[in-house]
Amino acid sequence: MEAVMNLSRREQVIRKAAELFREKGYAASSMRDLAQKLGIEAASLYSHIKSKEEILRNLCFDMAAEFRKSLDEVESRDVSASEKLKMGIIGHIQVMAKDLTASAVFMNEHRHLSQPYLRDFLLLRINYINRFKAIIEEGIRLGEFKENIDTKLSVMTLFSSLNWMPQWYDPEGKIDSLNIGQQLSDMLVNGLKKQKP
Amino acid sequence: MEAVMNLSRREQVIRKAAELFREKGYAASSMRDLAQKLGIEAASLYSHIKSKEEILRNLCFDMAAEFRKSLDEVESRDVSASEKLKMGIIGHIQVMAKDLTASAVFMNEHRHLSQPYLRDFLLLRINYINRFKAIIEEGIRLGEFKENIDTKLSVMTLFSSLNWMPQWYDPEGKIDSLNIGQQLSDMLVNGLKKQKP
DNA sequence: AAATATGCCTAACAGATGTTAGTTTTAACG
DNA sequence: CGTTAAAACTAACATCTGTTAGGCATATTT
Repeated sequence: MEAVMNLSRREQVIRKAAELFREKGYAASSMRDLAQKLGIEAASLYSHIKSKEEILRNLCFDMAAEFRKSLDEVESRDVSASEKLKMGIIGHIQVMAKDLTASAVFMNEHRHLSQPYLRDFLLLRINYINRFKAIIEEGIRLGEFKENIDTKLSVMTLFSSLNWMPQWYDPEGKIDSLNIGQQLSDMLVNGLKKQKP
Repeated sequence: MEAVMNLSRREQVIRKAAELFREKGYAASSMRDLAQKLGIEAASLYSHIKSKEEILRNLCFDMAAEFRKSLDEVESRDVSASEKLKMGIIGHIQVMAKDLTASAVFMNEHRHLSQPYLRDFLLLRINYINRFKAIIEEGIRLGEFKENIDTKLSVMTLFSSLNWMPQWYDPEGKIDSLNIGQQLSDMLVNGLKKQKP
């Protein structure tokens, strides 16, 4: 029974850490801050985690895996480029909405990873972005999108919009995450899409 | 002559600090790091600045003033909403492009300001955002933009796109900042704009 | 030449940082 | 009840943190 219970408490620690990292940033969050949030002493944290950075690694790479999984599923579908893009966007937002706190950490704090983890993380990230870029390029090739758009700019704009959502989105508000995904993709896709003659 | 020379060396310090804050983040940047970048001792920095946070304040509020100035000029023009939005976007990007380093710090590190500066900063920011929101709402009222768009979502998407530019934009690359502004506003505005019947 | 101001130095401070070692309490199971 | 494992504790470490105090050298101004 050790592993199960261990995980449970360990994950409690990691979740609280995510909240803290989100609020104050990784570097400005001390292990004593985290311990206090959990009502224990700083040294006690090390029964559950190996180091401060291990927590960050967990948060970043777990989120990365979720994003990848979501896009895997979208890519397997046999639909138009704009449909794929829309599904990719909605999937991305759904993954974020499932854990806004971890998403914010994933986005803002990953740079505090040390090597070689940082390198690995950035490779995963560029790969993910490139898969979105490929969808846009496919859309251009098939005449679905305007042919004079800068794909790098487009995909970066897309990711900027997506990644800042955790900063302003209020899950208690009147607009739900699926709705956001739909509106956002509509806004972007219709900006990219060729006007029907 | 004191003030002029003082400013010159002082600004040298602030600029190097901006580079450091951008690379490592404010909290992870030590005064000894900064001193080393300048080839002096940490204590020597205090001949030029009062505190670490004073540097951050300078960077954040100077950028805020630049953004405000740019939008002031746009608002005074008597043009359509989409034209105003376009000019606002281009202006914002031009201000960022003038100092990408300070822009990145402005965006990512402002949260490390202490009170009451943080409060002041956030007020400036929300005010700036609301002025953009007002332009979009004007566009809706005058029938220029779709009437069923969520203005909060739109304006947040806009700012996300704008604010992440310093993260990926390469000033040495083939696409210049004015071009980015034009393409970006085209992409967004044509996504917002009502299709002509 | 004297006076002044600028920029940098060394030395030191008080407190915070991540982490370790070893021990004790708490709870579950046979 | 005794055993075992989990989770917490106290004490301490070495290092790093922002910052102050006071002094010295260089260059500019009077």
